[in-house]
This record gives sequence, structure tokens and C-alpha cells, in this order.
Amino acid sequence: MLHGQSTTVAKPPACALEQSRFCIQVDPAPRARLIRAAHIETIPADKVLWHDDAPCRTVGLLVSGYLRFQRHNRDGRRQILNLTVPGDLFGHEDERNEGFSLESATEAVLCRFDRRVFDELLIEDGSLRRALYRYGSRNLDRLHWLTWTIGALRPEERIAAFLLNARGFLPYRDLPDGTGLISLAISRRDIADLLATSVETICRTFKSLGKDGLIRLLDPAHVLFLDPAGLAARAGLPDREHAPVMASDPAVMTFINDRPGVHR
Amino acid sequence: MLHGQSTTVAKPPACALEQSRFCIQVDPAPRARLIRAAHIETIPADKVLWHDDAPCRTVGLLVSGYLRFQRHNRDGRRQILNLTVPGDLFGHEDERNEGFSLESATEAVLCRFDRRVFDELLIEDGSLRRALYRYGSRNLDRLHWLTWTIGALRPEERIAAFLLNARGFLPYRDLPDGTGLISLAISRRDIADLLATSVETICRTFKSLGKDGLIRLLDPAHVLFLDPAGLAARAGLPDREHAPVMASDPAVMTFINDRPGVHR
DNA sequence: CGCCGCCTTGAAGAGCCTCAACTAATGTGG
DNA sequence: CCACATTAGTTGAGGCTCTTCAAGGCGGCG
Repeated sequence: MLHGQSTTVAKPPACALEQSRFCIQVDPAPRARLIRAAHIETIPADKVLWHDDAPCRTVGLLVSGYLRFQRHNRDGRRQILNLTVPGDLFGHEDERNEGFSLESATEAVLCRFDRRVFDELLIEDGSLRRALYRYGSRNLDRLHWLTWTIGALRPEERIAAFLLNARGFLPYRDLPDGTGLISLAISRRDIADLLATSVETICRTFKSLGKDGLIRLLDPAHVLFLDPAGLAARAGLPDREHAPVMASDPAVMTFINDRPGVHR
Repeated sequence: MLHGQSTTVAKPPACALEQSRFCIQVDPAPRARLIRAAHIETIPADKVLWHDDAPCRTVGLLVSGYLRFQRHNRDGRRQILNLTVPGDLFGHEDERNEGFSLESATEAVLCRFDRRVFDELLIEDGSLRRALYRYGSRNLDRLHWLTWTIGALRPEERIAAFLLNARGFLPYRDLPDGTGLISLAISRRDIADLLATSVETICRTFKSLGKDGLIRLLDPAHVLFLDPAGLAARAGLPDREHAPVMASDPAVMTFINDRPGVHR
């Protein structure tokens, strides 16, 4: 998985790309043109893709890994406003205000589109515009979830809600014994800055949830779901708000989960 | 302003409506058709316009007053996710999840469109779709601001930032002596649930800001800006983030401010 | 006149953040 | 191959906001 990744990975993404929820909504002709104007690229973690005064204008689809759309303050405070998950479009944001940036949260595989082709297609093709519009709506829903979570829930509840939700966009697998295994592919820091809390609180909450038998921490990056319903209760949610608001693209999702060694 | 409002108000809104930023972006023909399919309606404060299982499917433009798009928990917790301000479109949200609702935060004048006509026009007319798309982007920007504010700022900072920002969408007027007067048309409760804090904290912060000579509380609903720059510093902002993220429609805004007796 | 919101003010408590130290895992250079 | 540096994660202790609870003022409206 480490050596020779760039070559091994080259084919599957292109496949997943064509099947991705976004591309599927685009008519065959423009889709083909878009894919012809695309190229795959692997970037390391914590690379800046875009920030306020360096308008690295590029559009693309995230194939694997995670990006964070965030806002910084000079005194170090940060808030992640969107976690770009596999299957998501990125780079279409045009934030005129200061402090916003888009970075990779993990190593990531991108499928970049030629900007000119994309913009042209956007004018010509209605199906692409529709897809973009739907994607925007989905993004708005996510942000509603995030804002609600930060604003109305206490840190422990946020973290429990996040774990439940994360099953929809982080590498996750239901196990035969009824439990489920999730791989926390992003750092504590990123989770903390997404949920507007601190890394310490996350650690303590994980431990607390573990002590109460709701989850089990196999290692820092792997959590076993023992009692999802109990977790939902802990999140202060109306029972089964398991419906993943931030769900990734199903096609890409299976691709993520089918990889032998799950990230991190 | 109290008696006979329905008649007095009847004409100006229609005028402001045609000039509103949203309608201006729509081509003349569909705009005319839309306006023909519209009717003005005045509703009292705290009226439910829409909630999860009563899909009172109606689209419209807010002429005056304020609406709150919010999410409730059964145990009383609430988070306002968007404050609909004059000139804004409302009712186009389609939240499938539970707990969401749209209510009037103040007495409000609505311009409702016939749903069928609106949907038809949406299919037929590109300019309407574009206007809707732009409106959606603006809404996303707002929500980014709100989420950042809640997530990264402490209550006092949030309130200072809110005050500065509110000049763009609450009744506000620059005074000859260099100060500015704002009318807090919405309740403390709503401000608190927007900024994810408590009404008590808002009171205390107002008083604290007043004691430091940044503002003056004329009465519970009227605040005088004495030192906007100082307020921005208090908000922990990069100096002059006076740029109103949540700005209302300029045309409608002047209409609000030109009314003799400012709300509340 | 008296009720009922809304706003204000006070006091107490707790939850969470901050700071700091420690561990574990990873990588680097000698 | 080992010593060392570095980073992410974990744990502990302390302190401070901010919330919560409670009561009082003020104004509007029946």
C-alpha cells in the first residue's frame, strides 16, 4: 500500500470517478468531455490547495482522502466549515472574505478538471449545472447539521453525534457480530476544530464512552461501535438520527471500504 | 403605524419588491408573471410558516420583518440557522430531517408566490434559476459566517461581531455626529439562539460594552454605536471586518430605514 | 388595575479549556 | 543499528468563563 501506490491506484479511481454520484448526474457527452479533461493527482497531508489570496483556481472531485475547508484567525483559532469527503466536488468555493482556505487533512487523491473546460461546460450543459446545484444543497444540509451540532449540543453530545455520522463518510464496516468498525482517518485536531472543542475533550469523551460500553477504542485511529442506540441517546438525539447527513458518495464509499488496509 | 397598516403598507412593498435584488436578477417577462402571481400578506410574530411534518409549501419574498429558520430539540434546545431578512427568499428550503421549522421572529410582511407558477417558471426560465442559485450561495456564505462565529469566537466576541454585522440587515442609520443607531428588531432570545449563547450573557455583554464606551444602550431595543473599530477589536476580528456578510437587500434596506417609526 | 412577557441583575456552580507532563509511535542522522 | 528528535495522542490538575437558577423591574395589554 505504500510503495508503488501511484501506479496501483491509477486505475480504480478513474473507475470510481465515472460512477461517482456527481458524475452520474451529468449527461454522458459532457461527462466524457469532463473526464477527458481530468487528471489524477496524489497529494500529501496538510497541503494547502487554496487560500484567500492565492486563488489556485482549480475544480475537481475528491477520489480518496479528506480535505478541510476552514477559516483561520491570526491568533491561531480555527474552525473547519466543511469536511470534503470522497466523491465530493472541491474548488468551486469562491469565498471573498478573509481567512478561508482549503487544505488536505490526509493524503488525498484528487481528480482535477481543467478549469476552462469545466466553466465552458457549465455554460453549455444543463445537467452539469443541475448536478452542481444539488451538490450545493447537500453541502448546505451538512452545514446545517454542523451548525446545529456546534450550537445546540454540548461537546460530549457533539462527539457522540459525530461518531454516528462519521460512519457515512469515514472508512466503516459492519462486522458479523453486530458491531461496526470505523477508522478515524483524520486527526484529533481536525475533529476538534470541526466540532469546536479541544483534542483533550475528545480523548476524555472517547474514554468515557468506552467506559460505559458504548464504544471500544482499539487504537487511536480505530473505534468499535458496541451500542449505536446508546450512542445516539448520549448525543441527545431523537433516537435514530443515524441517517448520515454527511454521507459520502455510495460508489466511492464502497471503494474506500473495499481497500485492504484501511487508512492510518 | 399600528392602525390601518395593511392599507398604508400595501403599495410600498410592491414597489420595493420589484426593485429587490432577487427580482432584479430575473428577466422582465418572468418577473412580471411572478409578481402577478404574488400576494402581500401580513403575519404576526411567532407564527409557524413551515415545519417538518406540515409542509406548508409556499415560496415568497420577505418584504419586512424577520423570519427564523431553526431547529428544535424536544428538551427545548434551539438553534437558529438562518435569519431571513427583508429581500430574502423563503420557503424554498426542503429539509428532510426532523426538527426544522420556519417561523416569524417579528411581525412580517410577506409576498407569497403561487407555488405552481414559481415551479413552472423555474423550469422555463434561466434567469430565475440563476437568481435562485446566487441566493443560495449568499445563504451559504451567511451560514459560514454563523458557524465560524459560533465555533471560533467566545460569546462576547460573537455579540460584538453580531452587532457590527447587524447594521447590514437590521434597521440602522448613521447619525450626523458620526455615531450610528441600530434598532434591535428581534428579541434577546432569538439573538441568543442565533449566537448559541444565553439571554443573560447578551445583557451582561451589552452592559459591559456600554461601560467601555463602545456602545450605548438607549433602551432595550436601541443601541448607539460609539466606537465601531473598538467593537471590531472586541470581536477579535482582523480590524475592519465591517463588511456585512449577512447584508440585506439594499433596495429593501433603504425602505426599512426610511420608515418614520423604526420597529419596536 | 393587575397579569404576563421581556429584559435585567445577582449568585453559585460546573463544565470545559488551558497548561503541563508523559507516553507511544515514527523518522532521522550519526 | 541505536540515540535522539518530533509529533500525535493521552492523562492530570487548576481555574475561569459561561450557563443555570432565581428574583426583581419594566412596560404592554387585557
